Amino acid sequence: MSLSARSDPIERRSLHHELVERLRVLINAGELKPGTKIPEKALCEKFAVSRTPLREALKVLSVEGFVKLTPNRGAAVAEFTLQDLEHVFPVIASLEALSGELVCAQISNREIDAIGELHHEMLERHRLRQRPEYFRLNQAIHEAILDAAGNPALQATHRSLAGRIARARYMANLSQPRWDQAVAEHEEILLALRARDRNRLPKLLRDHVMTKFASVKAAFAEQE
Amino acid sequence: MSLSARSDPIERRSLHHELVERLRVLINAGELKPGTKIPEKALCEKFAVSRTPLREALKVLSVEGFVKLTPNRGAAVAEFTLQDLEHVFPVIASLEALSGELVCAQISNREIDAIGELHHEMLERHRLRQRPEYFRLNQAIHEAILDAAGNPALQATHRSLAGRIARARYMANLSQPRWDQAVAEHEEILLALRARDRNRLPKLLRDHVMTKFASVKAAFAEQE
DNA sequence: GAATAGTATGTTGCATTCATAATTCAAGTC
DNA sequence: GACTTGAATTATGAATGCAACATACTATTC
Repeated sequence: MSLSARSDPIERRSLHHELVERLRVLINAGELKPGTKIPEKALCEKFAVSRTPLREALKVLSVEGFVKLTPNRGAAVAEFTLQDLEHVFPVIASLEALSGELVCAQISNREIDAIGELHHEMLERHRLRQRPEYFRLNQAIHEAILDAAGNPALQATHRSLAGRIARARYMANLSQPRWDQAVAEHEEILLALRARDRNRLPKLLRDHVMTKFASVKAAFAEQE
Repeated sequence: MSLSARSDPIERRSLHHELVERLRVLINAGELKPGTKIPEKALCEKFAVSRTPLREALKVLSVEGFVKLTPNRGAAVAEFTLQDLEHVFPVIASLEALSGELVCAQISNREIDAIGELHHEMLERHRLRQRPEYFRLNQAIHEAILDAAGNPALQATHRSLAGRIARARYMANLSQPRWDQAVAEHEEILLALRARDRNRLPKLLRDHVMTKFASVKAAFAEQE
């Protein structure tokens, strides 16, 4: 057995880190609804940990924008308004535009092919009207483009903003025409990507995000 | 005395919040140098607090990218490489471009005048070769534009990224020709702002950031 | 003398405890 | 009966204590 080539290091997980991830999931899944108070004691019992790591996790989630901490009054799941979305989406759109620019400069054929495969599977899901699978693939495509842009700072920033509004994205129960439009946009995106068209791709990605925003906005307004 | 109109609420400061701010300053001022280990005990004594709030502060700073936490091995001031800067600057540039776009759509004459004043004072500082004052005003102008864009998400994202590389910005001990060029760019920016030229301003802001990056890069390379 | 095993020391992660601020609820007042 | 006031309860903020891990050092072996 080779001792010089070290195998994958054992991943160490601290409790607070684990808690951060679990709470993020709970919030995004809607299990913890926006605005609800988070009493520390309750969560401590739920996860069978003491308050110390839980409080550390809440501090982290606060920076990430998932919870809102009020001194001496504890934590609450962060709420977001339509206005918040109107602020966040254009930023995400700008970041995706940048990713489009960078991608054209350096994406490999192999990466394009991989995205192409995701794309075609997504088309199939659209044809079969399988929304959850479609969503998953849609997201995978956008992440793949971000990855191919090769800019970790961009990725991290995008991920952080996208994470915060993930809940809203799920509510967008898009209508058939909007869905069809989104798919059409993806077709164009893939064409521009294959052509490495650095004038067109950024604009397409940007517009695509704003289209998404439109459907989210509609769903959001409907909920009120 | 009016009781209905509440006066400014008393600002509550928790220890961890205070610590986050102080540590950020220490790191940005270079008092805690990149790569140095941060033993909890030492800082606890320095600030006369217990480890609990300090550890919470370190978690926050870790998310913000100022320190790097390694499980069971404690915290160290985050290092950044030239590559990191090459990733972060384009993102900041994109965000500033977006701010330029938004600003053109909604900035008031009053806000433009205020920025104009900052600009003229900055010119004076440039004429007198007063670098620290110039830097301060320069930053104030960019912040004022961000403010006028009226997008808190954009502001927060920009602030976070800018904060992380603040140390690098300070090292940019720009040469006279570069300095002159930066001032010239600011002149153009102000013109486009006054004209609310939404085609030109975003591009100018973006290029300006990238110019800044060039001088930072030069200073960075020199240090090695 | 170099390398390894074993030991001691220091640090970190988490649980617990103590102190303080917020909330609840009951008694009292108009 | 609505409003205020003050005590009791509860939750949060911070300090301390303990166990696990990492590092530094010493001793032992070859």
